[in-house]
Amino acid sequence: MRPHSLRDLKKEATAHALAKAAFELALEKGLDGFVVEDVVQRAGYSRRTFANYFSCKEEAVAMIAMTFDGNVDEDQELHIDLAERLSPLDVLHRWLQARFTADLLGKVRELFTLSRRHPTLEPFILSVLKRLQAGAEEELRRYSADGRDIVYTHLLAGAVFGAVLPILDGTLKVRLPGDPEDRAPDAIPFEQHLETTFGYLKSGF
Amino acid sequence: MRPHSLRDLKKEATAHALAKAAFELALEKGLDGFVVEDVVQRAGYSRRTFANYFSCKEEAVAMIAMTFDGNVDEDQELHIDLAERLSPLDVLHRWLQARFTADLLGKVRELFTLSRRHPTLEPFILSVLKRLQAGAEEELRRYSADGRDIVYTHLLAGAVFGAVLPILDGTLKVRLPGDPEDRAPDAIPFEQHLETTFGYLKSGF
DNA sequence: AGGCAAACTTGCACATTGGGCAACAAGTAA
DNA sequence: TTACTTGTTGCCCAATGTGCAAGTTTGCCT
Repeated sequence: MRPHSLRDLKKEATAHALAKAAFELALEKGLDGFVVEDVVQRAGYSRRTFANYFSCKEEAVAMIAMTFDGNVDEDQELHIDLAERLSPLDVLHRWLQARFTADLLGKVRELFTLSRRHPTLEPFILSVLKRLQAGAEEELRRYSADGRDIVYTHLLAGAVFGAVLPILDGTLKVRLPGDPEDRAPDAIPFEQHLETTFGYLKSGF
Repeated sequence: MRPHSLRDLKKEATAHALAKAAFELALEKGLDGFVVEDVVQRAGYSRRTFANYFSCKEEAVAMIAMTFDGNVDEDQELHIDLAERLSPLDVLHRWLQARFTADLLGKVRELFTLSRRHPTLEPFILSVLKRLQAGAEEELRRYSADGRDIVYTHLLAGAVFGAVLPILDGTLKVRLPGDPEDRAPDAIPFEQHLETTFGYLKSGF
């Protein structure tokens, strides 16, 4: 998607490097166990550059959920056959299936765990989720017949991604020592959770 | 809701006073036209106390959407007749109707406008929305027959509140000078937007 | 009522942070 | 190549976040 000039690639690379370093440090030392200086040293950039990309540690840490692991430049296209004439709902379903790989789910689990101890992280996690939603919407518009009904698409994406957080809660069941045991059933696989959720969305709650 | 001891009331009052001062200053001078010191001077507290309640200006500004105007202590109860046996969906519908008064919508409009110029505000707006969602869920559980199916409630609330943001977009149509004109229809009243949205949620997208 | 315990507020100190500015370097287009 | 745009960095300083300890208010129990 998007321009993807060499310049943009390098920008993505630096952002990814910084986010990765921040995320790793957060896992190793905890959110307040390191400072921005540590991040930029690990990533090989200056403190000033960090500020050009992120407004604070938290934002960088959360951003890890938006970046891909290995080859950064590999386009994560959906590759849906237009002839299938999928409904917008099904497109989003596939989009979520494709994006939320085991790798991403792992990262999200770490993020959620961190977020429990450090509530300041939560707003930025939500913000990242919203960016994912925006990306999905953009892609969805590419598969929809015509550009009309942007409002419907927008609404649909909102409802779907609003459900993603509860789905992740149910999938990951992040728990800290000292948390109360609940009587709810155990963690449910993401795929299965998606199934039932899209069932509700398709035929009504 | 909740304890509401005298202590809690005072805490809410200080939080509200600080948030209000921050919000007003943001409207008057823009998000970066004032500092925390200005906020606490207006509200009559110390800088240290501000830090006890909020982690940054942005958080305080966004928080205004959670507080009520006049009488802070007036409980914003829903007052739903249990005999009505409303579906969870309808309870949330009423909850949104009751909470999103013209006053709140006005505040939200200002917040969205600020957020356009200062993206750092966005994560905290999302965070506030999630708090509202948590409150609604809590209240919903009070009206639901039994405590089971917490997962369903959680999922439902997620989908509903996920749709709230697009609804607000459609309702408020926040625009800055220099924004591109779009060909989408004009702003739609909140009530009406809710109607159609809950229609989708009830009978499927 | 009296008094103890819990917890909110504040000042202080200090490391950390954000961001304007200007110089330099790297990518882009002609 | 040359000119232009844009990312990176250092410098600098106002602003911020937070632990700690003292002072004050609230809650609760006898």
